Amino acid sequence: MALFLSTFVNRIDKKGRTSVPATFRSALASGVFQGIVAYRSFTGPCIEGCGMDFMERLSDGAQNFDAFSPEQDSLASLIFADARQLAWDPEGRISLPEDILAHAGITDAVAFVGKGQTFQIWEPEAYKAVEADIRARALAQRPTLALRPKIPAGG
Amino acid sequence: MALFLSTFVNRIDKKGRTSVPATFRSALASGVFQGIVAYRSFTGPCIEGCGMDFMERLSDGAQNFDAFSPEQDSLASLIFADARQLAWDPEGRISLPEDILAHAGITDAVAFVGKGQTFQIWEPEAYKAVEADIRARALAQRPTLALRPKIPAGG
DNA sequence: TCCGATTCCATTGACGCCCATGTTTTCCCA
DNA sequence: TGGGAAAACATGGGCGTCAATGGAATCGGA
Repeated sequence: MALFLSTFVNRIDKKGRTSVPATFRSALASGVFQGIVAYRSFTGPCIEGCGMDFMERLSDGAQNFDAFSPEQDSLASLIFADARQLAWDPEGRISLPEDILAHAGITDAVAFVGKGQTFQIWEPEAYKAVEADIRARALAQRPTLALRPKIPAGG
Repeated sequence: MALFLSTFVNRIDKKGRTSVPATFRSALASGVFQGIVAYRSFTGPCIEGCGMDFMERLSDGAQNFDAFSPEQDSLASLIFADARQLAWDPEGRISLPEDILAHAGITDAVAFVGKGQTFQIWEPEAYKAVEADIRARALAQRPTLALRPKIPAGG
């Protein structure tokens, strides 16, 4: 499966449209639904984004998601209730709904943040702050952390 | 899996391009994505580099609660968010983004430093300094190292 | 008919592709 | 073993394509 990597900052035009990064689009190209699925994050002022296939796996319960511990399984139902299918136009743009924008504090620009199997949508400045925080913490914990995560099933 | 070995110093041209060492390219040739994945190191002024397969395994590992502590999990997220897919052109060159270069203090030349399963990208002079430092430290610890049991496959 | 949503078209700048060149390494043969 | 040919690699520059973006045009529902 294709991964969502890197962070892209795109603008929102007067009509509320923003381009989904081309690499994200190609990562989602395999699905039938040409667009993204978005729902408000439970953990912060941001939007969770993924492909339809990810939602299907969430429905199956076949996968463990790093965002949820097993006992928080009921959160999945909240996700389904809050999730929207946002199809992109021929130019690869989507229109983010009003309440979505409000939840993330987004006004005129958005940051698409790759998370591997999923991605997040942030207000660019807000993400910059969170990122700096995590980075600082990583630096502080350097002695106790393995710098590079161990590879499971090393080949 | 092929390993990244040795250190190569290449130049950066006016368009910001630099050749990925041929041996590194052949080590990455097996993947579908013809290029490297790069992200800023948490611990020093250098760039971490790897192949897409490495990121996929990181993604698999990030989904296992057992494999990763919360700290490591947020680190993995940071890696995904900061990672860039840098495909090389027909001549085997990549263009390193501006902030990547700034993080490592790279201006007109880069050092590709093999690290086994991954590699690093340094400003050549900066790497020379840290290498000398590490080497000096190893020399200082020689008496201690000599007491360690002999390694069968040693030279 | 009016308003919103979607589609189409145009612009611009970055990026990828192509061709060319010099240098180094490898290979072949005397 | 030494020299020359040939391939591989690093490097430089021109050019076309595509992605992001803005705005006009069109479609559909109220």
